[in-house]
Amino acid sequence: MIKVRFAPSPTGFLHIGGARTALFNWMYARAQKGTFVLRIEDTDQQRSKKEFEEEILRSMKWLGFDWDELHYQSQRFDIYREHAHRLLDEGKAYKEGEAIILKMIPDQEIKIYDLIRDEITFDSSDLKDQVLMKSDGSPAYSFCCVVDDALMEISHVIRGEDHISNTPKQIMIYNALGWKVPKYAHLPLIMGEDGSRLSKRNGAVAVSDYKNQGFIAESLVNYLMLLGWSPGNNQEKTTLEAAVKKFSIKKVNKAAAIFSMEKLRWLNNQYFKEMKTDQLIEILKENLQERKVDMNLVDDAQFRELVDLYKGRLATLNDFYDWTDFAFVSDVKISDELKSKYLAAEKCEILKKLADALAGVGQFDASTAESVFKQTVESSGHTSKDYIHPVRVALTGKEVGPSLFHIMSILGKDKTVSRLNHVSI
RNA sequence: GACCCCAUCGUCUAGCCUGGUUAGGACUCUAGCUUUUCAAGCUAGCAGCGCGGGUUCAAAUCCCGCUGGGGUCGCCA
Repeated sequence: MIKVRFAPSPTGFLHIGGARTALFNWMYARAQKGTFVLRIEDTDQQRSKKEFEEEILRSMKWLGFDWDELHYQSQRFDIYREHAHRLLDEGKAYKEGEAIILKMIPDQEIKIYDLIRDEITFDSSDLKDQVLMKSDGSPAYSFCCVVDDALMEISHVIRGEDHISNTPKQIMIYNALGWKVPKYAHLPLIMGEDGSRLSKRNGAVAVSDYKNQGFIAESLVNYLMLLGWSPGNNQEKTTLEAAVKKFSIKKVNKAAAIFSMEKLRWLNNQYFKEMKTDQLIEILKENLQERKVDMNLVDDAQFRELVDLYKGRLATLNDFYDWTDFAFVSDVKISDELKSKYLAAEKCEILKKLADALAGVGQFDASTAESVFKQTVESSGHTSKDYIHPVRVALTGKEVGPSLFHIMSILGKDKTVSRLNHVSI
């Protein structure tokens, strides 16, 4: 029976490396029809915070990693104490003040069986005696880790590569307790863009940061699984369900991977493009609500048109409002820079003519807007090309964007006409 | 420094186990097409087996060394 665990410490938010460790544990459990345990390692009373714990659980749910069991180490202090005292009684550990410390036995060859790296060998002579219980009566990390993994019958310990050197110490603890050592899989680390350790300096680290930036869980999870693993067949975009079917821990890479925000953005955009408009509308509205955007000036039909028009260029959900903010307000703000670049007096005159012409139109849609635009501009002796940009700036406050005439249509006759009329400098 | 891990385009990777590929895909980048701009899309292109020794008819693939990168060395987890 396969049983794995993800064991975060609530001394900070769930970070991207932790999320990947959780993902591989979760995929392994689901692929093997095993059990996935979530264990909160809150032994450090000072640094552990309830808000971090809640955030970790929230992020786990958001990512779609459901767990079968949930444990808190803070509720298991009696168990750790009991086993530490047993080792004391057996003479395998000694006291130093109030602390209980395990004696290391020298000259032992310690072999770790790692699913990803095969055998790793250590010499116990290189190890220092290990603190089991600290002077303040709380258990030390390696000790509770071993006690819990053994008692919870964890079959495979899947964790980051940074734990490789903890493993021989923990094996000495297993041996002292007379317990069976689990199998291991040490995942390669995720590095920042500059090749150094992932930190706030070289990008977002918390899963919640990615959510706040407008990444969706599906693409973040998809991207994370690509770091150190491949679904095969040159496939990259995949679902968790499909990935689980193909997942093999032995196929996980050994080398550290650099996190590429650029590729994540690309993947996120792929998800938007293939998403049903209704679903995208729903999550975009949620996003706008979170950002406290007033949506009263845009009705459902307009919103849908905006989504269809802009979804191709969204790397994140947040991009949507950055592109379409002009539609949610009664008047656009146009920077002085764009005004002087596109809205000189003679341009504004034509824009006013265009406004008048558009005002007289009965059926206001993209194709009539386009023909009126061309007629007006060309009859004044100008080319369409010269006026596309000024009009776009007048209507949206931006110099780039999708089809101008569709924007007019979404904005509606009144707003289009009034914005063209009020651009005078 | 000691111990340990690792090494295919700039980046993520397939191939390595079970030697024989024009070393494949993706992101980025470049060019062209498309286009009212940008983005997207389509097409084409640039770019890689860290180095040195073996083993072998044949090495990205197996072995050794070197170099380079990373991790750990807390009564933090």
